[in-house]
Amino acid sequence: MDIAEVAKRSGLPASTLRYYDEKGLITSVGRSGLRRVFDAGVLERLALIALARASGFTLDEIARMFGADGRPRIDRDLLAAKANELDATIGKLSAMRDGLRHAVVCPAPSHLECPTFRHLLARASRAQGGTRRKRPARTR
Amino acid sequence: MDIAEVAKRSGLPASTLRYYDEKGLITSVGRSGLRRVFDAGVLERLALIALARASGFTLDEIARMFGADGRPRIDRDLLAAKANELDATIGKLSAMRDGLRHAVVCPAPSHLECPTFRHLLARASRAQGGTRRKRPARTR
DNA sequence: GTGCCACTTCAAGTCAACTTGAGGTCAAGG
DNA sequence: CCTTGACCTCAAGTTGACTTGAAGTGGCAC
Repeated sequence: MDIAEVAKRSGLPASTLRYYDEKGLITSVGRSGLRRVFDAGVLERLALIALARASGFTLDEIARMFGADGRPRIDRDLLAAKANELDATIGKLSAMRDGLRHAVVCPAPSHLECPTFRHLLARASRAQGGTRRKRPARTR
Repeated sequence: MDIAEVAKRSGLPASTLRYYDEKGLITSVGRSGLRRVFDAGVLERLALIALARASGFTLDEIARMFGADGRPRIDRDLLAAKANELDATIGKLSAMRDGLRHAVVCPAPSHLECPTFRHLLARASRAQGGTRRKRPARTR
């Protein structure tokens, strides 16, 4: 497969694939002239990368997850920590969602005057701990 | 209150408050010499901003939510849309979390060989739609 | 064999949300 | 009254994840 094929199949632009290659996130099996040649495994790898990204890992963290052998070498403690982080984030976002849903139907002229909304605001402010710099995938 | 007081009470650095002021997200009630003077309402406003940010709104979107009168003018359709977006994100993150939790206990040498993990990968890849550029608050 | 154009590299640009630094002002405590 | 230092402005820098553009190369259809 050339880069265009991988781009088409993965949905990622070629520029991103080159960038990932440069970062060591993916590897081409060789070159045909200048051109990168990939094997099908790269698609699974890209899926794994997408998954990790969506879970809030940075590209650097993901790169570190692939050992020198190229196979995923997964740090269980790190994963568990990320899972807990995700749990916290999920809880927070759920509160947000409920708050938004309430705001949609709330008749108060300003939401600042609505007790439910003020309660949410307080709850959200209290839920400070746990989440740190999560950057969720931009699906495009 | 001067900016240092607001900073202390809100937990945001003064530079951020100046930046928000510049962006029109908050307003000072006046100046004492060069110095901004804020009233207590700014704290509630900041809480609202934090909430909106954590829900995935950009600062520009948030700015647009405050009408010319300075009170929140909330677009219910937009809120409902954001709530749905949050729902999708929550679903995705839940899948991620489950996957991570599984990976922690999974005995397979490489997760790519684990059926459960591969299933998750497939599920995550399928769940493409819905989330777009969400940037969740950096709590600090 | 030869020309086209998809591929290549490398440097620089973009975006959001800030932070940092230089150089300046002025309210308040002594 | 005078110093101090927190505050000010404005420009430029930072970070992460890319994208874009210029200039070059070479695989493949003809």
